[in-house]
Amino acid sequence: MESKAVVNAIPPYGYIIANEKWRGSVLVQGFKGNVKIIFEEHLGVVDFHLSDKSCILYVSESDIVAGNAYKRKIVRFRNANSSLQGIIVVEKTRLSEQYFSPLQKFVVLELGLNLLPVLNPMEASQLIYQLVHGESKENPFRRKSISRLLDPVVLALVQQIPGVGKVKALALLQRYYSIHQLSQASASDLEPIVGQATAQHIWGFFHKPL
DNA sequence: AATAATCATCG
DNA sequence: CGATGATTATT
Repeated sequence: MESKAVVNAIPPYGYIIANEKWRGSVLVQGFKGNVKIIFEEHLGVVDFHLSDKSCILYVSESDIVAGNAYKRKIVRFRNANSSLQGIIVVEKTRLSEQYFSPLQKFVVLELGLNLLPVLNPMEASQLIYQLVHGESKENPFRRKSISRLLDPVVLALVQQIPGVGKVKALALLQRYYSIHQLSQASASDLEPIVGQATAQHIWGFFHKPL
């Protein structure tokens, strides 16, 4: 909100509005190249705003390992930015690996946000930089660059559903561009794509209690 | 309903 | 990758 005036003053190429708390961090130092970085105090729970109208929440290794506090943060992040493309960047390391699946289910399935795993802040830096920089050059690439990065993750998750392997996962993603959309589909919607039995399995996966 | 083709899953 | 059991399509 307070950053609107700042945003409008920015040239038309890619920019990143970073939460003040990241100033001087390894992650921000990695934004080398043709990207404008602005530091903003009042970003709330958001860590980065990107010029393609997406915003990022960064979940570090220690955030995850510490416990479930990050869930509240993610929910606030989601509610505060429903009009923007919400992306959670999470450190998936040797230490945090075991917590990744629950987080993935929570973020992607329950909240409908995008999840990008990275190994460390440096990798996150490159990733975010590419999201912004790729978008600034030519618009048609923007969706692609995002979905290219997302596809492997989404695909892997869809294949966790019983009865869904490589072929059916791909077939599903032709019609449903995100897990969130897929989760909204009814069994009868799914049936022409994967058949009756698997359609039931998929619906059950999303709607049946744990 | 029976068979053939396709797919998921597991070692 | 190949075998096997399950699901889907074809007739």
